[in-house]
Amino acid sequence: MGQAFRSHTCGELRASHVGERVMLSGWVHRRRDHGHLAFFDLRDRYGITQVVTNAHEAAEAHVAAEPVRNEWVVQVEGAVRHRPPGTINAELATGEIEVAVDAFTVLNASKVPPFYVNEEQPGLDESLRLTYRYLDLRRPPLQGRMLLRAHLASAVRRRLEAAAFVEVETPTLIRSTPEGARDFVVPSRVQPGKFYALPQSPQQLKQLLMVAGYDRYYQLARAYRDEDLRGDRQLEHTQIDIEMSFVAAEDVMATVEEMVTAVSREVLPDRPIMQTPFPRLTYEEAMSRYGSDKPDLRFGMELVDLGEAVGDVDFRIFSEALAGDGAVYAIRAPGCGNYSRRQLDELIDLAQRHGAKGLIHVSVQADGSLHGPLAKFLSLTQTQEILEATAGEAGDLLLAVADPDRLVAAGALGRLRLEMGQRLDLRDASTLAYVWVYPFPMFKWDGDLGRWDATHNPFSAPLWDEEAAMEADPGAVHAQQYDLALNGWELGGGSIRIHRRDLLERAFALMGHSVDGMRDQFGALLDSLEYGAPPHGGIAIGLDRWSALLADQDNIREVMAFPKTQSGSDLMMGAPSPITPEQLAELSLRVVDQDRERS
RNA sequence: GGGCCCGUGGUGUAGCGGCCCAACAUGCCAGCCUGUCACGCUGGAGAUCGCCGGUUCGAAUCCGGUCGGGCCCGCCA
Repeated sequence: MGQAFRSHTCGELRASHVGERVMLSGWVHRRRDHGHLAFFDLRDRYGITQVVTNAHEAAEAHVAAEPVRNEWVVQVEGAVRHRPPGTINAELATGEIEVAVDAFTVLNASKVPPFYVNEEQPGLDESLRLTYRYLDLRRPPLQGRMLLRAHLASAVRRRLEAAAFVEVETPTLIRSTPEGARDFVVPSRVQPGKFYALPQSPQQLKQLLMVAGYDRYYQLARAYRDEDLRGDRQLEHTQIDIEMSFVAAEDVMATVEEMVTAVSREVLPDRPIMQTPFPRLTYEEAMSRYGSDKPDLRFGMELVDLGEAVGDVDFRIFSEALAGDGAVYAIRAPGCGNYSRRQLDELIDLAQRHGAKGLIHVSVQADGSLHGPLAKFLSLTQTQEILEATAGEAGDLLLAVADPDRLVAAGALGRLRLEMGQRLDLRDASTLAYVWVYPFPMFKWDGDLGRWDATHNPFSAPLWDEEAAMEADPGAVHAQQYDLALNGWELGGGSIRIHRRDLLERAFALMGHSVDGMRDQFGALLDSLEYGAPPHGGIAIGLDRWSALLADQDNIREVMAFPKTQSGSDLMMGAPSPITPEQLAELSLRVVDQDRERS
C-alpha cells in the first residue's frame, strides 16, 4: 500500500497485526457515538475496519472525530489491538481487531448523500442512482460486481493469451454500412457532408486481420448500436471478439468452450456448470423443444408436438394450424390445474404479446378427463393421446399454442415455458447452463422486403455439403453459425465465414444485393478474398451479459460503470446534449425542427 | 412507433374524493451516553404530494396532457 495515506487497507488487518502501529484511510461507513467513546467503521474497496476514539486515551483525536459523519473521507493512525472479550464481530473479516486511534485527520467532508451508501436499497429510484453514479459505484454491492467483471475480463485475456491469441485494436471511426442495426454516426469536419460510423462490431476488420495472417485474433471491443434499449442491451457494449484462421466450426466452438469453462471456474468456482462438453442443439431442435434459439436448459418442461394427437380433432384452430406447415405445441405445468381465471388470463396475454393468436388451456382432472374450453371437442381416445404425449397427470395444467407458422407457435409457448419455470421456481439460481445452438438456417424469408435475408451474419458460410443447394432451396440451407446461450440469454454468436469471393457473391445475390452495391459497402473485404484469404471464422461474446449472468443480475446496467437509461440518457453527464451553433457550423450541420417537420 | 407500471419530507413506503397545511420507518440536526457494530435514549427541523391544465363546493386522491424512470412489443443482420 501507499505510504503517505495508509499502511494497510481497511480489509487487511487481523489478530496477527495486534500491537502494530498502522495508518488507514477510507470512507466513514457508519459512526456509533457513545459520548466519550466513539466507533467508526472505516470502509474502502477491500473491506471495513472498526476504529475507536476515546476521550480519555486520546482526547485530541476524539475531538477531531466529533463532527465526522457518514461518507467523510478520513485518515486515522493508531495501534491495532484485540477487541475486548465478547465484542468480536464474526461478520467482519477484520472483526477480531480494532484500531485505537491517536491521530484522526479529516481528508474531506461529505454532504449528506442522496441515498444510503452504506446499505442496500432495493426500491431505490433508478434515476437517482444514475445521476449520482459515483456514489452508487461506491456501494459495496456494485463494487463487488465491478470487481467481478474486471476479474472476468482479466481471466479471459489470460486464457486467450495463453492460447496464442494476439490482441489487435481496431478503429472506432469506420465506414457506415446500412445493413443490420442503425449506425451511430460521426460527422467529418474536414470532409463536409461525410460521416464516420461507430462499429456495430469489428466484423469486417477482424476478417481482414485473418487475411493479413494474424491467425488468432482477439480484442475486448466496444460495439455501438443505435437501437432501443433493453435490460440486456445498451447503446454501447463490450464484446470479447475472437477470430481464427484454418478452423472449422468445431474448432472455434472447442476453443471458446475451453476458455469459457476455465474462466467460469476461475471466477466463480462455486457455481456449477450444468454440463460439459456443453450440450448442442440445432436451431430446429432448440425451437421445437424449448421454443427459443437461446434456451434456458436449467429446467425441462419441454415443448410437446401435439400434431399427431390432435390431427383429427374437429377444432378449427387446430385444423387451420395443421393445414400447412404449422404446428400445435403444448407444455405441461405440473400442479397448476387450479389456476384461476385471472392467472389464466395473464398467461393468455403473455402468449398474445409474443405473437400467439391465443392460448389453449386445459386442466387434468382426477378422473383423467380434461377440463377447459377445448374439452368438448375431444374424444376419449384423443384425450388419452394428449395425456400420453404430454405425460399429463391429475392436477396439471396443459398449455397449447397452435399457429400456421410453427416458429410462432413454438416461440410463444417458449415464452410461456420461461414464465412457468419462473412461477414454479424450477430454475436453479446457481447453475450455469451453457449450450451451443448450431447450425442455423442460413436465410430467412423477409416478407416485407420480399427477399431472402441472412439470419445472422451475411458473411456466414453455408454448411459445405449444402452449398450446392443454395440457389435451389435457400430456406433449407444451413449456415455454419453457432450461438452460445447461457441460462436463457444469448451470450454470443459467430460463424465460419465465406472466404471465397464467388460464394460470397452468390450469397449476396440471393439476398438481393447487386455486385456494385456490395463493392461499394464491402469493397475491401471482397477484394481481400482474392488475395489469399484463409478459411476462417470466429465469435463475439457479450462481456456485459456474461458479467451480469455471473453476478446474478437481470440488467446489464448492474455490471457497467456508467450505463445509460432506457431512453439513452446519461443522467450523470447529461448526454446527449445540444452542441453550440459554432460546433454545428464547423461540421456543416443544421438541426431540423422536429415538430415543424412533422406538421 | 406502440403497450403497461411508477413518481408523496434526503431515502423507502402509507394514504387513493372531505377525518390530510399529509402518516410510518430511516436519514438529518441538537442534547445525553465508556464497548458498540442497523448502538441506545430524549427533543427538533424537514414534503403546498414531478410539472401544467381540467372535473368538483372540495383533488396527493378522478380525468387529460407533459416530463422523468422502469418493464415489454416492434427494433436489435
